[in-house]
Amino acid sequence: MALDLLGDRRRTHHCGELRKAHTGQKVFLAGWVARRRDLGNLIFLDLRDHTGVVQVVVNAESSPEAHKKAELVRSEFVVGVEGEVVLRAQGTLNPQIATGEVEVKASTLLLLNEAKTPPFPIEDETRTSEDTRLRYRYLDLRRARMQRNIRLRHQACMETREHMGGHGFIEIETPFMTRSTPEGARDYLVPSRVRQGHFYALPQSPQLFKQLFMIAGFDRYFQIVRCFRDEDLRADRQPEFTQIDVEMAFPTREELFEIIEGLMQKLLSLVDVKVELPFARLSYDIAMEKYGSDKPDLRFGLEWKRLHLPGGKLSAVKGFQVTKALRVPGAAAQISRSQFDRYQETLKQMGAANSAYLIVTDAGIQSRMKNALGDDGLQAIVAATEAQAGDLVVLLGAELDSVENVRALDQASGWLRLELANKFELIKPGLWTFAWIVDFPMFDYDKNEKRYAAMHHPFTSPREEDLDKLESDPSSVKALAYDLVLNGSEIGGGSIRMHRPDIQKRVFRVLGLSDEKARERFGFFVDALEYGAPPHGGIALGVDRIVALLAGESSIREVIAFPKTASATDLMCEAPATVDPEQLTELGLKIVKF
RNA sequence: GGGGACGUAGUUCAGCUGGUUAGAACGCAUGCCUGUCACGCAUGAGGCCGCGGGUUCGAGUCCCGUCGUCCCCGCCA
Repeated sequence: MALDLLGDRRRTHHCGELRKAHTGQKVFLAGWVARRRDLGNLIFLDLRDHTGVVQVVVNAESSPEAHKKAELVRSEFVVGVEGEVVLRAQGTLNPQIATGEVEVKASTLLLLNEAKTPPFPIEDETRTSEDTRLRYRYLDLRRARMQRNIRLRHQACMETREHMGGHGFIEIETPFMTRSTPEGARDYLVPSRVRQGHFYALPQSPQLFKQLFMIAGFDRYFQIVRCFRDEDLRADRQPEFTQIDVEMAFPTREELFEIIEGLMQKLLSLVDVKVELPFARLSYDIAMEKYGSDKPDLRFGLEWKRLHLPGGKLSAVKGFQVTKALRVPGAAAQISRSQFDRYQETLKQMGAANSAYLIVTDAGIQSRMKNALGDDGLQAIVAATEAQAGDLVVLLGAELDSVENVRALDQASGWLRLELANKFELIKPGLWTFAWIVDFPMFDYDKNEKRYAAMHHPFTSPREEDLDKLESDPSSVKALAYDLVLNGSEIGGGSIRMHRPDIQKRVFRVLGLSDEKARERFGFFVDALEYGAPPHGGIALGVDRIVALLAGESSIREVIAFPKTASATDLMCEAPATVDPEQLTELGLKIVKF
């Protein structure tokens, strides 16, 4: 097929911007053919670019050459159109598209490129499976919805740079080729050619570098930066993801919160949402108890309550030594035995020792617990949860009042809370509910490795008042760490750091990092702390998650141009892939097959 | 690492209790058509039923394995 050259023609307009006011203007448009409607001597082309679609008319009588070419055109051909914007005749308007009052009467048609039939239609509403979309991501990205998502992401980044810059933060790049650190996620490794047997690691976050900026006197730093973690994926987790990384010297937690709240307010305004400041604050302990989650969705009620029945009545029942109760208003008629049995299965897997429910009716209380607890026992539960007729009350229990059991119980309760909220459609659209979760525990006991691990990361400062319990009772030490939660999604987390080397060393010791090991891994950093580290702290915000929420997408893959699948592969370029043996030899590597 | 769902035409799907030539819609190709906009009408092409093995006279359908996609748990400081 003979193709035309663009030459020195410039686009005068974008397709989606033409309106009645442009009538009579000579224009030159270029884009992709979304559709061709061939009526014989009259051919309509829907011409599309990222701004939208406009109808082009090609008439065999008035422009025979253009018409000849239009007969050859197919979907997704790239064409240029020279013509005049004309008002559509009465009765031929198309109110469904923004440009529907006008059309472009083509005088010249340029065939700039042909295109194979795409594997799926380039339409906003796609029913195409995700793997097909990912294999042809460049076509998927041509769809209006993906254009909108990726452009929204760009706006969010622009807004962030403006906001942070306005508060005196400067963007500084940090290395991608760095060293592996103990603790935390599995590292992606990069073998060194010039030092065989040695490896770089891709950063899980620029944590240490940003702290070094504070020591270096760069007061306020931020960076929109890629991070890498070699862990299993989820709808909201990719092996490489983007953070707004922030650190400031001489911080108060409140000052940092204000800066970030202001940023979130601006980001939400990109989708015309107004948010009220300041955000709610909630301690970790209360979040776990009431919502069973450290990222509670506060768009709806449903709060769990610890339940103690007089006389230890409940704790006499197997699996209810510790009990939480949840009242679901008006749900009595909507729960079924079989439905609850299904919940029970998962709850058991998550570590809840027992679960039950009761429904309150005008005629009385119904529950399989009636025999075990008696009427007065059930009454006591109803009284404690303030349940009314028509309400459902769910009970969840653990066997022993141990930290581990209660945590499993909390986790199960959090899962069930979300299940019930979904089932009873308690989450009203249009709500944007933020919360800061504060006072996280400093350490988490890892029962497999029989040691404490940093819950946030090993550079987080303990609360000053807990310092003397660091060695004697690590579990009770709270950290100056915080998470930012939006609609049940963790969208950020950070902490005030340790700036004193003596405390940092003590924390390393609690984590089971010997002085030698700590020196080996973090020597440069511990050294740096000794040269006048200012008090400092910061936060990292998840760009992918935030933009996904703004875009109303349930997977972050929808806001990442080239995401990976759940097994961390790229279906388009087929990474990861094998490499030439010579490449391995250069690196001093040998593949051991299992 | 564990659990669940799915895999049939280019795409989205149907295909019953195993039984003759595997269907539909959209898309695609060819022809006709001057006011369509999901154009219409006519004709037509298009299938390794993910892959491998097994059971059976016979497998898209049953069994085992494997690969891939998605979701959840573990994991993700």
